[in-house]
Amino acid sequence: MKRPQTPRGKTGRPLSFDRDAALEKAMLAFWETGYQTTSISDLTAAMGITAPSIYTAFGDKKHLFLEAMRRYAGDPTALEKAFALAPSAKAAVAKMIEDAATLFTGDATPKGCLLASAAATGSKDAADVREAAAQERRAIHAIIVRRIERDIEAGVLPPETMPIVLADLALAVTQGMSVLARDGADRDALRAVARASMTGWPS
Amino acid sequence: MKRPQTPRGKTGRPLSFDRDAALEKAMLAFWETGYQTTSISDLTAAMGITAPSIYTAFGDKKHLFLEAMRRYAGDPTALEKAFALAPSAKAAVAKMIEDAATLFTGDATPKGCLLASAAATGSKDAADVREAAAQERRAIHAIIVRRIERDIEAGVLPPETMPIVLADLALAVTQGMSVLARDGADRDALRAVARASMTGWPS
DNA sequence: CTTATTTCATAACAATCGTTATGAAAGTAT
DNA sequence: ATACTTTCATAACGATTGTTATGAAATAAG
Repeated sequence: MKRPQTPRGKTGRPLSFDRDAALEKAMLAFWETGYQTTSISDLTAAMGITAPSIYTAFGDKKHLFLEAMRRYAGDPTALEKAFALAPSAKAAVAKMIEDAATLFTGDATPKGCLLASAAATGSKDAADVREAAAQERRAIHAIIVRRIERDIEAGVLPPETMPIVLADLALAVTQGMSVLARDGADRDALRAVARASMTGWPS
Repeated sequence: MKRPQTPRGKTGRPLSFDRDAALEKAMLAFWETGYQTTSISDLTAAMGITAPSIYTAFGDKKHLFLEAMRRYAGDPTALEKAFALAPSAKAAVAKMIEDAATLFTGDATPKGCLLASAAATGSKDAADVREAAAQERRAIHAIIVRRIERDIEAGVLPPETMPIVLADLALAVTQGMSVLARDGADRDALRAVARASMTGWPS
């Protein structure tokens, strides 16, 4: 009886590298140079392992990127929880955008947002990768919308508040800050943009 | 006596294709799939000419992209003039962002902004292409800043107005709308974002 | 120890990348 | 007409792309 599914660790030669550390290096490489424009050769250099090791550990390049992107985006329930615990929708969104401003200008990481940069364009066969990035954004969008609706129902925000528009604006500012960061804008400049983008909210 | 410089049209076999039309097709292709991820093979298909024709007419791929990008961005003095003639800095920026919302959701063109999408990432040897896109953005930024400063000096805007922050915000919203458009947002959604992004301005 | 299983390093795969020789074809200039 | 210049289509260039065949090496199970 052969086992078609991989036991992955039960038996056989063990992995000679730290899978999690290698994934982080791959994430940084994709973050820096994008999905399609980061070659397997670039990845082997960044991750410190050979090409066959990448394929046995992560599948193909597409799966490696998707896993790296999920690692970048983090646990979606964490953002949901942060929004739930925030004192208001406005405070939650303000913190999200200011955190993005900090993240996009880190010294130890590439500038900008991996979601915004790495899959901005690409050929036909990268369409599902772009769709996956869009899906991450839609998840964030939905969390923002729900939090705003909660504040409207609670009377914290006026009933004429438009949740979808404000969520769109928050997302646009965030992804736009990624472009500014890539162009060389520093952290203070991005934080100022983040604060300025919130002045339109009802208090 | 040999002429090292090309007379380009004085003599020899004439071009068999419309150079301007071919450039527009190239621009649309780069707009859709980006600089590095649009291959010469893609371009020959889109432009309807062979690879050697591309190289004799436009130089290499990099020069073709730069020319296509300049064609997309349009005459920089035109934006300068539009801002000078606008009734106010706020009106000028509002129109610029709403025009972008319209451009990014055209039916006959790819979604989003060529400047934002086509050179978001890329390998080392595409750094000058990214820098050229950044330069276009800096030019727009400078125009916005100068127009705001004019309104401050004229007393139209309060003296505490921060021109650079407002210009950064306008640029961030614009480039961010490109991401929304790529994700499938329609024209009305983008226009709503454009209007919402202006509510923070002093009236 | 033997067998089974998995990863290892090396090397190669076909396909595509951007770019360019090559010589015929199509024009202008003398 | 002859000479000159430039573009044409075809075909190929070396390099790199993502991916995998190969067999040795390393571990666990029997």
